[in-house]
Amino acid sequence: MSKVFITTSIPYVNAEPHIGFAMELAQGDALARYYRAKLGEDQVFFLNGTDEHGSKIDKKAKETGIEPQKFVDRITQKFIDLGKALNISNDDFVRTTSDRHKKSATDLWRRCQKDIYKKNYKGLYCSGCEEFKTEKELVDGLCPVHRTKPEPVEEENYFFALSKYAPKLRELIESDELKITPELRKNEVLGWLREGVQDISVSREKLKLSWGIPVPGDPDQVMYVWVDALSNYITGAGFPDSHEKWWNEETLKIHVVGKDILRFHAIIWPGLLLSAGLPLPNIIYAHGHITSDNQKMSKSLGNVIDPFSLIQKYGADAVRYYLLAKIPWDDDGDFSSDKFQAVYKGELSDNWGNLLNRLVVLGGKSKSQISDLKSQNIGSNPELAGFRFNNFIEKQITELARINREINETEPWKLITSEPDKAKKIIEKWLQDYYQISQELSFVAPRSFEKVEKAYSTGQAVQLFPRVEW
RNA sequence: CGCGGGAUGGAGCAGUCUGGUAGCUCGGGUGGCUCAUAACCACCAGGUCGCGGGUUCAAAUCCCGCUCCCGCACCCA
Repeated sequence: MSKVFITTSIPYVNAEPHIGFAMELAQGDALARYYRAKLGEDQVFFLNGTDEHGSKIDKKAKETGIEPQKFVDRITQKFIDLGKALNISNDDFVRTTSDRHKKSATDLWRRCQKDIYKKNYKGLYCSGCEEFKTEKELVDGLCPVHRTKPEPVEEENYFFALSKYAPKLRELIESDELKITPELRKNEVLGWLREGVQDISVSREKLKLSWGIPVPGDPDQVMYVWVDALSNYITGAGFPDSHEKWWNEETLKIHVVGKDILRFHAIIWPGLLLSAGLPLPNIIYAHGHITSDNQKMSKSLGNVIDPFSLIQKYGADAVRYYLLAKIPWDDDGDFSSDKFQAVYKGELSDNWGNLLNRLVVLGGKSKSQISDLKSQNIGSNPELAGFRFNNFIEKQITELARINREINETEPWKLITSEPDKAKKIIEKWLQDYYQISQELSFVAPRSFEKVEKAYSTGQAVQLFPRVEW
């Protein structure tokens, strides 16, 4: 494997960032940091971005009386801020309203032209919302907002011949050439493919969707979300002028997405790429969702978790750690204040943090050269490479517990006076092991690892995870 | 309807493929240690493994039936 290209999905900026997207960022970032450590800094590219077009945003902006661009600028800034607050090491950030992206999406459209045709689109249109509604959105056949019956409206749109690629996609996914993980999701996608794939509408009349990228050669039509948003991944790679460096057959290309948007990433996106004659991603990893106190997060329930306040109180590392360690990698997981605090105290403060001080002090007393005990070997890591973040962290925690147990059994504080040479040797081994473990955990909690490094350099104890009052 | 996933001590999970005295983390209790962020270590309590049948010397694990929960196309990480 030569290079690795990792993306998170691009969140729609009609609402502020929440904890679920923070998890996706943390996952992508842990992968990026791991592969950088293993393959070298310049061998890895980690991409983030935002999805900024669409009638929903246009409408919301109008309601608040500001220009759509100003509106998306404001929310996008919050996503950028979240990345910074979480200490995310992304190499680039693609906004779908940027010029380079418009160019990229337009070019992708052109490359897919042979599979794009005009057809009547029938949909249920609510004139109050000024947008098409899906059957699912309706409540008793009425628009939930306006309590009116949406009109069946027909308009001419462009369609993409997705159905044509269904057999090929099935083949690629079955063989793992396009790997969908976890297995459960792969089966789900294969199930969808078996049920049959329809051609998809990829444009809207400009009158109904003005906030978007114009269809090349047809000023009356605007691209619908598929081509517009999904193409951000190749925009980030440099499409259409210089993407070959990253978007090629040799690079391991990984999309980290939520299970809710797996369908688009596993079927529509590869379909577009096949049509355009571009390489396909290698792996699509779909994570689950986070519930808050075992309930779906919703504004009306008031149980939405704000990542910013959490980070402010406990630090980015603790939040990243919880999201990667305690939300199952392949399923939904729960967040609650109690659980978070238990993990913060039990695993971070009492184990990883406290053990550092135990060892640094013992190292000092045994006259060990602590700064020389930094082991440096990042090997292959099947857990991380396989997105099993929980297992990966659990392994490290088990190792920390092992050292704690050995310390109790060995009683080095007695050995230091009775058998100083033996004590020094044992303590140095622990210090080496501890450094190794911390280095592995640095992918999850980079700032804490920096503190460990500092403690080793100076020989001074440091509070990795200070007690927090709650 | 159908398809897929799940149901294991108070909580969260592993074990099910390849049957053989039910395991881990947290929480609770008792004791130990004193190097450390009142941290660490040991031990103990606690489970009819969703329900009912069947196969077997032996079933959480295999087979049949049932109950309940969750997800399934353009809203959502």
